[in-house]
Amino acid sequence: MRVSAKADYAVRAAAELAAAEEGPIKGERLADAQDIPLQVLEHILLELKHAGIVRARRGAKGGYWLARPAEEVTIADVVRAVEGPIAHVQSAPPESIEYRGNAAHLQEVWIAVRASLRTVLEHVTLADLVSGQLPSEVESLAAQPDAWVAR
Amino acid sequence: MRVSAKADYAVRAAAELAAAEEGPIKGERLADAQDIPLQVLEHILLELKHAGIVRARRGAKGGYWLARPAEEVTIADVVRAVEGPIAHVQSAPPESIEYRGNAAHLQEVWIAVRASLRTVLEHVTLADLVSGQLPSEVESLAAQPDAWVAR
DNA sequence: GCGCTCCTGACCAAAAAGGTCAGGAAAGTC
DNA sequence: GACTTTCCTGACCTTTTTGGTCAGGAGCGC
Repeated sequence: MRVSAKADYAVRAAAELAAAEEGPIKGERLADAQDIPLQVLEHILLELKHAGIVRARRGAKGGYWLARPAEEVTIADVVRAVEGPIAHVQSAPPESIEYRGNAAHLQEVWIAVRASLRTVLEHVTLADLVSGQLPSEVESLAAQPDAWVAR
Repeated sequence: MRVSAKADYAVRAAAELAAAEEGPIKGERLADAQDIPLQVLEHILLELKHAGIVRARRGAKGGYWLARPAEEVTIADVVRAVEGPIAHVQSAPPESIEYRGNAAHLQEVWIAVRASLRTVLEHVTLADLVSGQLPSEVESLAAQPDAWVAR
């Protein structure tokens, strides 16, 4: 249940692209802005490109930009592009697992876990992230003082 | 963002203990009931014991049982015992991370992610799991047909 | 043609995941 | 007290993942 460096990097780079006023942004500038090793970032951007989230052009004046408007790209899109499906259990999607005995209802719990992750990740767009105007459900989750303490 | 085999095993074994009518249950019986490799399960039960979730006795008539009533042990307790903190980002708790530039608000998003996981994992007890009577918030997440389809 | 920037695969070390092996230590039974 | 049962623990193993580096090729613009 952890967020990998790769996913974190990918979202941060996407946020920078979402905020870009004009023209392609060089990988190096993204790496500097977010303190990400350039060569790592290049691999990530390549995956984002293969997933259809960003576009790129080489050469002078080249760089990366979002393939779609920032309002239409969610954090879930970005995370899935680099990490694969969200909330798999033992590398299988929760809807495909059958539990026995007294754990029979565990499937519903993992489904609920995935659904709750989705309510956050699929509802926050890159535009929301850049502006800081998160959707109200997400805002209210983050607003609870409890949410900020470790357990 | 995936659930490891270990966490899945731990919750399933805990569910079996929660359902036990009386006396200590042997590791072997738990392993059989949930189809878990015995030696793997023994390591997991040891961790659960160190976390104060189960107790154990050796010898004939020995076995494992819950240290507290099943109504007072949440799935979050069990998962944390074997996987460590929920929803860490790059191995650090989200409240300790500072983001720069256009990713500044990403911290709030990860906080919200953790909070949403907690609303599920900290509210479902082992007793709920065994009976199938999940808390209403969790039930309604799992009841959405959408929640059952992959993306 | 030349410099710039993306593109790609190979490679690497360290850690985690998932599991097995082997032996020791307590609790009960005869 | 010997013996059996069951938990306890560390060592070990293989495979995959993670996080990162290196080196060279391919397209774009001037």
